[in-house]
Amino acid sequence: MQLSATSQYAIRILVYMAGEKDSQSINAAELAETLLIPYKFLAKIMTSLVKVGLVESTRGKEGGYKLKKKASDIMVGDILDAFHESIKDEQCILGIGFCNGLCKCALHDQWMEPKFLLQKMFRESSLEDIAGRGCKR
Amino acid sequence: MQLSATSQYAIRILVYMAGEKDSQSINAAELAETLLIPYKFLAKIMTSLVKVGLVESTRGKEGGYKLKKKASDIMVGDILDAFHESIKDEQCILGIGFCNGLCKCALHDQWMEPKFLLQKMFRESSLEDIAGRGCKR
DNA sequence: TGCAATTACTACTTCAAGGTAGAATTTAAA
DNA sequence: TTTAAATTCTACCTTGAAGTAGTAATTGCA
Repeated sequence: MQLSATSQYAIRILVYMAGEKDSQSINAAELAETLLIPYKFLAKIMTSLVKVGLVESTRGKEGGYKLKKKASDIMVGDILDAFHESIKDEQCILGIGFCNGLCKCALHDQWMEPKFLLQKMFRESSLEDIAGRGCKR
Repeated sequence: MQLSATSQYAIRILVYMAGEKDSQSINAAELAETLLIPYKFLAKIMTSLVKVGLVESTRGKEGGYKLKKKASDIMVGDILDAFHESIKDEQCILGIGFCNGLCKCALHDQWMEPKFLLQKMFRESSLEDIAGRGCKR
């Protein structure tokens, strides 16, 4: 019951970028070193974030990455979406395909409330909201 | 953000067993067929459940499995514990080792409430509570 | 006793996630 | 124009979860 390493890394990366001075780009090597994420793996994640439109990149000397939107406009849920890991309404906690009001799994009712709060957390937490908290990791 | 297939199967198996007539043992082949779980994989899971003391087995002809405790005394959390997948208080949603009150991750505060509800759901749902709901899957 | 039915054990295969390596491409600046 | 610094692409390796196969051990019953 946890997020994939990829999603965890992606969130930490974007939170860190949101905490930096605006419109200043940062490169993969620096991110990897600061956040203690394997460089090559981070580079792969960054490419995904660029493709999905959360980050923009410039190649070559003096290149790097920048957020493509305001930190207040990027939600944690958007990041999870990029890796198909956000929680859908129809997600069944016991992995049953056809778990809905009609034919539901044994934990269906109990799962409703925690699921709703998880969705709410992901949907309503923007990078701006959460950057600057904690220890910049 | 979901339970492992192993845990999902284990919960469904025990819920089904709790819904059957008491003190009547059921065998692996029947469970696998009813619950649409690969037989050999189910057998492996059953062995784990026996080892951890949630189920008792008898081998040989007329053998099979029975719950080792009353359905009201087996919590979903106990099952997750068996596969080291229950949610610990110190579990950080961003996977940071040292995420606590002193040095916390960006989502630490937002994660508290959904985490608490998940723990509560697992801790307080007994097999008796949830068996008989839904469609016996 | 012998047989059939059952769980338990050991070892293997498959698949996806996590992670690595190296070369190609792009760009700014000397 | 050359070079160095950066991203991007392709391909691979590693690890753990999911799933399979075969055999050994156990047990009730004819």
